[in-house]
Amino acid sequence: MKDNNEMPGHLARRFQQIAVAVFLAEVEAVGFDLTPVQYAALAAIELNPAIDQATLAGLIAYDRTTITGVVDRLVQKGLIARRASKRDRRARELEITNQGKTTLQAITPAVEAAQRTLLRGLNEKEAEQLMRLLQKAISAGNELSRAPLRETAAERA
Amino acid sequence: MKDNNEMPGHLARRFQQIAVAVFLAEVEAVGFDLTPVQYAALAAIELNPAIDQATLAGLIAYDRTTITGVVDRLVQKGLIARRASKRDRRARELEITNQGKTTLQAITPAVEAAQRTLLRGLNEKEAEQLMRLLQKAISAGNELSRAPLRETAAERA
DNA sequence: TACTGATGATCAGTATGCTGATCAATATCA
DNA sequence: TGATATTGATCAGCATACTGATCATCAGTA
Repeated sequence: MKDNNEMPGHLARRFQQIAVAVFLAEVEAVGFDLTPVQYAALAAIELNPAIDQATLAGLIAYDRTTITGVVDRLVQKGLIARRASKRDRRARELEITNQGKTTLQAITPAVEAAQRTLLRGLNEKEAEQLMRLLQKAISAGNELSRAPLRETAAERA
Repeated sequence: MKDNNEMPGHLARRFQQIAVAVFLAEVEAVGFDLTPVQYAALAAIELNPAIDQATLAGLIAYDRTTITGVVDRLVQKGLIARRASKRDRRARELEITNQGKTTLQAITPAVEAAQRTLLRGLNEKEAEQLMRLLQKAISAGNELSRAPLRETAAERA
């Protein structure tokens, strides 16, 4: 069997493992308690007012069943509000609260620091190259996971 | 806020998400039911007979509390055996079973196919480069997660 | 309009992965 | 030796992710 370091799947797992640890450490250091997943959802909701959960899931490539719990916790923390849609009674519209906006602003520097820390072993050029290659591989594999990235209705227009 | 595609943490999550989906699909296609995590543990146990759980965890960078459940499931599937160590009565020694060896051999082609599928968007040179950059970033961040990669006693000698 | 299929949300169940705790056993050092 | 610290394994609790199911609602069509 090959060395683990020759297995892209293993590297993917390790990189993600470190990414989460770094994110949580940086965010906790500025006094907040938000996971990477919760942060991504919160940021997406701010940029897309009244978004429904299914669209949100496609926007950040989450599984639709995972979104339910994530939204639950964001609501519970008072960072977003969930209300029934009038257009479609199946859907729930999500809206960021003032506290959510404040939180987002406050942790943005920590989030950016986390991204730098994650790539601290690479120089500028290497970091740029890694991002490009990851984007390319992810783009080619997008449809292989149950939670592919989807365009918003606005982007399709 | 930056586009998600400019956030290495987001890319890490997506890449890992696709890696797991591809692995499970390829392995299931040849009639087996084994997760990436279970596979890595099983392969490491075969290469390191009588390894204890803590060393195993360090070898493949798993959290020690996660290992307990993974080992449970491998034992339950009959792929490994767990017995008390005589040298250290706290430790459990792990050994692959014949069925475990057979399973490993049988799924190895599928595992290798999964690695290729994961990188199908990249050419040979790009794939090699991505692996190298990931290794470098991971190496620099190794100590930042709770479950860093550790040398085995044999490697330290 | 009635039927059929698709969609939004949720649920139960399972598997990682983590935090922090506990317990037994071992190692270390005053 | 005896006190202390460390280590191996496990546990409870929480948060992602997934599979597959259900339920309500909506959309398209015969």
